[in-house]
Amino acid sequence: MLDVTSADSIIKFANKLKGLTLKQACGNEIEKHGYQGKGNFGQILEKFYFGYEPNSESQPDFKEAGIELKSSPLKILRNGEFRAKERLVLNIINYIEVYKEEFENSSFWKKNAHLLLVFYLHDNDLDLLDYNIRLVNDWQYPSEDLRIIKHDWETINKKIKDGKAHELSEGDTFYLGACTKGSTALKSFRNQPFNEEKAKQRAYSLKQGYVNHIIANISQEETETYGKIIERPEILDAVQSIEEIVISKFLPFYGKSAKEIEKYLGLELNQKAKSYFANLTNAILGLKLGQKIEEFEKADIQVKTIRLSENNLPKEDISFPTFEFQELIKTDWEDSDFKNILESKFFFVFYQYENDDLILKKVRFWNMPQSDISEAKIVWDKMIEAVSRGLIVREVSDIGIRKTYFPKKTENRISHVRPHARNAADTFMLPIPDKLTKLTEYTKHCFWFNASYVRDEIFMK
DNA sequence: GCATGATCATGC
DNA sequence: GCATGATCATGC
Repeated sequence: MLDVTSADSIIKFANKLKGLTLKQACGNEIEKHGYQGKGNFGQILEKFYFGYEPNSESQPDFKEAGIELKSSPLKILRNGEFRAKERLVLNIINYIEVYKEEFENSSFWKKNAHLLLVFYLHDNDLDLLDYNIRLVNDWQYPSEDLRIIKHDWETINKKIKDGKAHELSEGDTFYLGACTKGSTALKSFRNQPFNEEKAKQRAYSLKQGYVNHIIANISQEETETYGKIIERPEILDAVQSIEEIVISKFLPFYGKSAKEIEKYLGLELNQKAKSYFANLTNAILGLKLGQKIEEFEKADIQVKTIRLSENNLPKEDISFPTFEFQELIKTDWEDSDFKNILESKFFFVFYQYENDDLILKKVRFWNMPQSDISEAKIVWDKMIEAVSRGLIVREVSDIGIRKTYFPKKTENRISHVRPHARNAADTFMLPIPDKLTKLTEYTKHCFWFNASYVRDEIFMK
């Protein structure tokens, strides 16, 4: 039987969920309690399987055992591996109170030090009562992760103390993020202690990449494909943050050409490979060829290698993954892929042409200021507007090249929309046909960062 | 020389 | 076969 005061008992009881759906695990219970199709997966699990009322207390769900129950959706890759469908959202950040806390006695740590995780396979076509529960495990943070999480928590707290709660962004931190919670509506704005300006409600969350790491750990997948930057986590305690450690590894190579760096590191990389610069970056960080950077993967960091012309302008604009027109217009800004990208942490590696050599100029961790995110949202808004009105093609030239209504580079300081496809025939369906051409599908496009924005706001600053 | 449309190359 | 990161080509 379930003993709610014992961690072992709770975990054992939870483990029986594996392979079942909510309906199978507690079908009669759900009917008995008059389930109305309301509530989310987690609430139903708490109420009908574990038999307690969901609360929003500062205590963990099972307070005697110190365990916080969390459920979260999985997606499945083509190769059958599981990945997190989204970040794991934890408790709401109470701006008015947290600035008084120390990490060790914080509301975050009191509630989330020991998690019990229930991962279910999400499926758009199914009712949530029919989602299959695939992974169940408890989770406590390894000490090297905890050092980074504590540092993240302090980064968030510092921003609140500085009266900048309204400028918080997920990209500020590595594993523990401050993600928006609730709608953008006025009611989800909160007071902050050191500034009159209201701030969006946010919650602590574990980044999607970090949740992937938990999943890989639970399902005991091999970790050889990952290499750590930080071999001795205890140095994080002292003076250096992970950012400082990473940058210190690059500093000796500033002003050196890619070829010189390669030589110094005793490497013979294939210079024609598209992954040449990515390989060089990883080698500078001390990784073996083909390894992924564990800390960067956990932190969802987007690594971008930029080649600058001699006038400091990147040779190319920066592309992002293509979007599907149909998905684009049915996704809210808050849940959109583009907002997710804009709130990420980036790691830029700048090389610059000097004659025919590419010289390492500098590296930079960066994330977009909130004011710029608002400015880039205008591009997203215009795109939604165009696609949902069927305003795609503006003009077709004699030789068949089309001009579109999509947001151009000249219209916005930060971002624009351009094709990103195999060729013009590589398309996605349109939600409604194009007014001019009657086309029902159109060349794949994506959002791009303007090269001039990268120069002015990321390289030069 | 830049803006915009179009496409390539690699790896999974 | 396709996503992703990167690059090419044309016209103004």
